Amino acid sequence: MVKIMATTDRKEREKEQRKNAIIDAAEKLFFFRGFDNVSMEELAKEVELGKGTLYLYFKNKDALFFAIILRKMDELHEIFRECADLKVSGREKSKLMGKRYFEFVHENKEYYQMVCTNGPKLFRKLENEELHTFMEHMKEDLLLHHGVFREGMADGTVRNDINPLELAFFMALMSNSIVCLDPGWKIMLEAEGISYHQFVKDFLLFIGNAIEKRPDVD
Amino acid sequence: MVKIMATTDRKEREKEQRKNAIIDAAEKLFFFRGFDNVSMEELAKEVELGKGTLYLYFKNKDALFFAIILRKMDELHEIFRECADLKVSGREKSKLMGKRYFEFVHENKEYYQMVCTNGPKLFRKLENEELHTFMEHMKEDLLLHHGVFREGMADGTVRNDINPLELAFFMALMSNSIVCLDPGWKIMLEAEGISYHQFVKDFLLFIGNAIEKRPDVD
DNA sequence: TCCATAATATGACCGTCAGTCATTAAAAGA
DNA sequence: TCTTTTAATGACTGACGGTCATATTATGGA
Repeated sequence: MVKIMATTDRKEREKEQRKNAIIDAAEKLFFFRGFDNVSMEELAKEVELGKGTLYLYFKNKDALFFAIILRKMDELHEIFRECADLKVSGREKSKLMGKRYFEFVHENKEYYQMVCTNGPKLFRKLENEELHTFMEHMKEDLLLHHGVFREGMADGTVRNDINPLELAFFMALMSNSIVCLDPGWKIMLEAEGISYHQFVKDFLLFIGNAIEKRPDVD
Repeated sequence: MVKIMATTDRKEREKEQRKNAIIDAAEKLFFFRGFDNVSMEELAKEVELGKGTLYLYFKNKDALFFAIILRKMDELHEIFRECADLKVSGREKSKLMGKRYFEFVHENKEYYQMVCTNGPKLFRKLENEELHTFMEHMKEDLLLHHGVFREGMADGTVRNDINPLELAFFMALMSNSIVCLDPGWKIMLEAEGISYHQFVKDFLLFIGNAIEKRPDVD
C-alpha cells in the first residue's frame, strides 16, 4: 500500500512536469508565430507527443492559452510583492510598481502581444471554474495595489478623496490600455509627430499627477 | 453611349444598395449571435444570396466586420460634430461629448460587445489600405476632440500644461478602456461591492478632474 | 425580336484545423 | 508471468472560410 502511494506521488510529479513542458513549448510557438497560426498538431510535434495526448493534459487549445497566462501572472505578482514590501512611502511604492511593470512588459513583449491580440476574445469565453481561478489571481495583485494606495493615503502621499480600491482598479485599467494600445493608434501617434515612447511617458505623468495628493485648496 | 453611362450609374447604385443590405444582415447576425458563431453560408442565406456572391462584395469575412465598424464610426462622428458646434466652453463641449458617447455605447450595446470581443484581433490584421481608411476615420474624431481641448485651454476651462492632441488621445484611450472592460473585471468589481455603474461614474469623475484647469498653485 | 457578349450569381469543392475515440502500448501490482 | 489499470496515439469527423468552373441574367446592337 505504501508503495502504491509513493508511485502515485511520482506519477503526479511526472504529470506536472509534462504539463509544464507542454506550456513551455506552447509559449515558444505561440509567442513567436501567433496563437492562431500554431496548430495543435504542430505543438504536439514540438513536445514529441501525439496530438491526442495534449488533450489528456489540457481540455482544449484555449486552456493552454490560459495556463500560459496564469504562469506569467505569478511571475509578475512576485515582482509586485517585492515592491510592496519595501520601506518607502505609498506613492513611492506605487511609482516603483509602475516602473517595474513596464519593465516586465518590455521583457515580455511577445507575451503581451499574444495577450493583447487574443486575450479579449478568450477571456470572454472562460468557463466558470477558469474564471474563478483567473479572478483569484487578479485579486492578489489588486489587493496589493489597494494596500499600497491605502498606505499612501495614510502617509499623505496619495490623494484621499477616492476609494483606494477603485483607484487600484483605475490604475490597472489604464496601464493595461497603454500596454495593449492598438498598432493603428501607434501609427496615428507617429503620424502626428508623437513617438509611442513619448506618449507613454506623458500618459504616465498625467496619471501620476492625477493620483498625487494636491496641495489643499479649500 | 449616354444610355450606357446611365446604366452604369444605376448598376453602381444597385451594387451599393446590395452592399448595404449585406452589412445590415451581418450586423443583425453578428451582434446577436457573435462574429465567430455566424458562418458565411448562414449570412448568405439571410440575404438570400449564394455564399460565393458575398465574396463579390466583400473580400472576406473580416472585411465585413470592418465595414460594420466604419458605418458606426460615421454615425458616432455625426454626434460628436453636433457637440463641437455648440456655443459653450471647451470643457462643456468635452463633457457633453463624453455624455453623448456613453449614451451611444448604451444604445449600441451589441455592437460594442462585438467590437470589444473581436476588434483587438482583427484590427491587428488590417491590410494597408484598410488600415489607412480606418485611420482617416479615427483622425476625424480625434481632430474634433483636439479642437475642443484647444478651445478649452484658450477659454481657461481645461488645463493647459498638456499637449491638447495627446490629451485627446488620452481621453479616447481611457473611454475605450471602460467601454471594453472585461466581464471578469466587472464581476470582480461587483464582488468587491462596487457596481459597474458606480465605477464608471467615479472613473469619469476622476478623469474629468484630471483634465480640468486647477486653481493656480505656484 | 434575337443574338453575342459581358456582368453577375452560384454551390460543389478544397484545404485546414480543433477536437474525438477506438485501438495500441506501457506500467503496476499480484 | 499474467491481469488490470493507466497513458498514448493518429486516423477520422465536422465545421468553416475561401475559390472557381459553370450557369444565369442583363445589356446593347443588328
